[in-house]
Amino acid sequence: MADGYHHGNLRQALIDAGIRIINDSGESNLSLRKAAALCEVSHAAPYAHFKDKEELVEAIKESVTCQFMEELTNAVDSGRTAEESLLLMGKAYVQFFIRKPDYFKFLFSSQNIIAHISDSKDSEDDYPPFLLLKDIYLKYLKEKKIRRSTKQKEIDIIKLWSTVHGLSSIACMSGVTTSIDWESELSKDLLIN
Amino acid sequence: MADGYHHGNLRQALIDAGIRIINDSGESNLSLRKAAALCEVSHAAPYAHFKDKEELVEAIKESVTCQFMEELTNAVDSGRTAEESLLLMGKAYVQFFIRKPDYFKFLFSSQNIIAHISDSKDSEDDYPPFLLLKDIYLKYLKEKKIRRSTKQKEIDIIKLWSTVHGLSSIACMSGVTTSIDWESELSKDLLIN
DNA sequence: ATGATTATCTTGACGCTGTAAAGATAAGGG
DNA sequence: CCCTTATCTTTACAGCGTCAAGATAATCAT
Repeated sequence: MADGYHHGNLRQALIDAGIRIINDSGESNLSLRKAAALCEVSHAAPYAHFKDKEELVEAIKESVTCQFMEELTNAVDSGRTAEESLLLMGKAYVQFFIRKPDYFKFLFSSQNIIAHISDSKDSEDDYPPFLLLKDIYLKYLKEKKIRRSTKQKEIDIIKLWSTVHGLSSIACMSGVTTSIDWESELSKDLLIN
Repeated sequence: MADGYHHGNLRQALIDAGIRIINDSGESNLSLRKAAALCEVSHAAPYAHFKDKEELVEAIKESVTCQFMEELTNAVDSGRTAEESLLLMGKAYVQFFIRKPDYFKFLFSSQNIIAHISDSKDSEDDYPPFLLLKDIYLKYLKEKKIRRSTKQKEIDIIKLWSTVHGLSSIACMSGVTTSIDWESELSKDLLIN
């Protein structure tokens, strides 16, 4: 297995090339052949590592989702209370996509948000950022000694996530513009009222 | 201009064909050539009406957005109070995309949500469903005699829209699943708490 | 070490795509 | 009735995803 077949590690190189292409010129310009060319490899070489273009795209999404999760967990970890962590995560969520608007369309415009990355225990719905939000929200409830029914908790979480995600959606899609400075406004009332 | 050039009304026929293709086999299967073929016309004929594939796609989005707006305004009009209209519009919004999940990805996965359909007065941000929501929410505030600062109103509207839109997002993207029956739950606390 | 097996990559080909250029046809205006 | 312009066809080209056949290099069994 080692390291240093013909290329070294073409699989990862293709993923990185794909990410570069998307950042440089958008997802519409991503092609197997261009990614292969960036790796200085023939146009059919990717088929040794991905059965499909979709499989490469999925791998890229997984990689981007990892970056995303890293920023989110960093935000959560830097909060001193659960409440603060919740707000910081919300900000980090929106900021990530404000900084990289292309990623929003790229990550959420196809079927599989799911990235079976998490070594999750059961058959939970397993989109990692969603799980993280769930986790920190439950801690928040505990911290504030708030009691809620299971169903009500689920609704609250959905509502939370919808707000943050919908906000990112607005921020990313030019066409719906507002004069609001999200970063400073988010904390006030948007998340927890 | 009349009616009955070579084809009759190829422009609209291409839009309809495009919609059919998307509903039958998803956006990824939409091509100028297939749309042309459905209209029994040569593969380059569309270029008399659209300079681009993108221009056709944009026209299709405009058409779908019209359907969408029709359902939304129907919902709004069937409410006897502004509060009821608000809830009905939220339901209609989510239901539209639950019924046609392909439309969600199609409408919101690219740059231009905007569909300069509305003969709007000024340089308002003009995504029609957003404007409709704004409108009905302001009526709701008036109805309930609630006073809010301009900025607070804007935040409230964004929050409202984010909730409804983010909810649709969850409902459409398989991968994040919940056991909640949205139709019955939406009214309880999700929108107005 | 050797020979077989497997993973990786190249080359060539196929049909589909978007799009441009050149020409045909038909509608409408002077 | 000619001229202009809108509409459509034909032909052509490069880029795409994918497949099949082969080459090459790593790995494994013996």
